[in-house]
Amino acid sequence: MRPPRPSLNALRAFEATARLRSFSAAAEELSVTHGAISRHVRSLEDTLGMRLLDRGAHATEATHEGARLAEGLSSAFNLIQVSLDQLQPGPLTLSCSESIMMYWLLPRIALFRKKHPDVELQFNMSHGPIDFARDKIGVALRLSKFEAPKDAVISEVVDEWIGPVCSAEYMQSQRPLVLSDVRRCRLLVSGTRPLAWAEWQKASGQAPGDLTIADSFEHFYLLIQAAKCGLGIANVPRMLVQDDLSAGTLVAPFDFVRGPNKLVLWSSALTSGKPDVDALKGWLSRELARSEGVS
Amino acid sequence: MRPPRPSLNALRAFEATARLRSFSAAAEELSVTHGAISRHVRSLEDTLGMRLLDRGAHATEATHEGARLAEGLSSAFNLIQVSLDQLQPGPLTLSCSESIMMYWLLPRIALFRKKHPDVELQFNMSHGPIDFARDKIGVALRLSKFEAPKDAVISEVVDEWIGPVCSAEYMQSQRPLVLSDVRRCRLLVSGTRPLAWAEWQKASGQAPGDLTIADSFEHFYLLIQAAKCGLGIANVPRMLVQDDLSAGTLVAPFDFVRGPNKLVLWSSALTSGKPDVDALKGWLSRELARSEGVS
DNA sequence: GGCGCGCTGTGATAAAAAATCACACTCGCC
DNA sequence: GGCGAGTGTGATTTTTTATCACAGCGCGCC
Repeated sequence: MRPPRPSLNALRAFEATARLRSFSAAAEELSVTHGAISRHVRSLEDTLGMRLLDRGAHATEATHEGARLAEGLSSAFNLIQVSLDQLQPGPLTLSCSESIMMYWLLPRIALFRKKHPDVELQFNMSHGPIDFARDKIGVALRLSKFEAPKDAVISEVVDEWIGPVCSAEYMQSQRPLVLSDVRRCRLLVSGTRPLAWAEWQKASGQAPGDLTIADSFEHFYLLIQAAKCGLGIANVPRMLVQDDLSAGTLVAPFDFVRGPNKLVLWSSALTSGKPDVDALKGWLSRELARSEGVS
Repeated sequence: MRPPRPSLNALRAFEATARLRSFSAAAEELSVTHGAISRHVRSLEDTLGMRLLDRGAHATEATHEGARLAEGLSSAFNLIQVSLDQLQPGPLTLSCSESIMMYWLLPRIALFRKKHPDVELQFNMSHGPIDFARDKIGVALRLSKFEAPKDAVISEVVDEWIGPVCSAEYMQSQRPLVLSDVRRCRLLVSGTRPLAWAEWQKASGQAPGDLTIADSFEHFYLLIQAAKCGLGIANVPRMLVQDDLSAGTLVAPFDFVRGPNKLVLWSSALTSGKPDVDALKGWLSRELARSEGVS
């Protein structure tokens, strides 16, 4: 090996020192004395033949070279830590939006628990971008408009079907039988998707008409609740209301159309192969396909 | 720290063993005896409380957990190695296509050498995707249609301007004065961009007409040479022919239009901050902007 | 200005880790 | 059944690493 191979412990000592800007702090982090750190960094500098740290009496700063090295080392040691962490058996965390959690996942999760009683499953409710390592998330369900983290594995992509739903009573009273009838109705939306009606118009091939929104609710679950109570007609993803449609508490006068969004199942590349992760991924894939895969 | 922190040397020993599927091979790679490796791996397995390797008499294979861990560790140790490598002062390699090298970079590079005489610059001629670490490339010039490696920093993006060029004599003999006149000419293309004429038609707002290609050359440099020799009219990026246009050895009867491609300047995130890399990036950025930034 | 405080450097020494050597074992294969 | 390549392990040596204790240094503060 052309450039001599420095000791890994020396590299770790240097990385901590550069990151914490202090020998003493690094010493504490690594549970050794400052002297040990000092020697490590010195040995590393000797091996590489260059100064890596600018020592001041009250401040220690990395040199240009040191900073570049430290950056790479930080990523590397962090990756090592993450690789080790994911080995430890721990609860498996599934992340999805509140609405999906409430209307799709919770009604189905008992089936998964019955099928895999030994998988310790936790939930994380959020819908934005994700960091598998930081948030200790194993599997996540997201809209495809969010960019996948670089270490994500995509297990499943399904189209999201959307359409108007209302209570059977509201349907009776308003009788929206053709598409243009919705103008007469009280249109409800969720604040998380203010353009739901416009997207639906476009997706179902209607001319973009000016629809007046009667009420906006903070979340889908309030929106759906409102629709169930007969407050108006809501435009929602089908997967959130399938159970209500089966139960008859909601009706879908115009059926559903393929919306502009897709739902994606991500998991961390590092955890793929873990039996519990694979079990959850497989189950979610099947359930998603069953719910949304066919019209 | 909840999960005990295993020794880095043990991790490295395990990584090598899993990768090489052999204690002895790992021992050789790390220049120690197989006994040392054996102890390291054993200690790691004890620390983590799980088996990482399936030992056979004539084959050693990682377990599921071991394979997952080894994968992460390999990336991490590789990153460490790369971080160390890029510290060593070495020649800086710039990668670009043969054509850009020949017609744009070579005529200009003397200016850079004069400005930064101490930068040891090498060239790599290729135009596809890139791996900064593997190919030891510091800076690369690429068409934006290629995906950037994950560790790339994008320093500059410029539009590529394209248009027909021919020799002054050919221009005299054929007089292509309006756009549709090109049909009468011998149209030349490069095999690396067979659709150059169609792209140009689209970019300059013409109706897509059926243009018959008279000759196809393997590379842009043969193509340009052919145009200079009066063999026909070639459709090329402006940056490749600027010097010929200035010298009068080529003329551009219809000027140039913004083509569908962009030219991107990439560099490895790990080397950003190195004085020589920054000098080259800055110089290339300025030259690119000067060549292609304005009409 | 001198003094204390927080931080880093270093020699001597102790402790721990790691490597080696040598031999034992295992298993597939001829 | 024995050979050979690959691995496990006890005893020992070698090397690395950490500690302790003290020295030096620079800045701020009284």
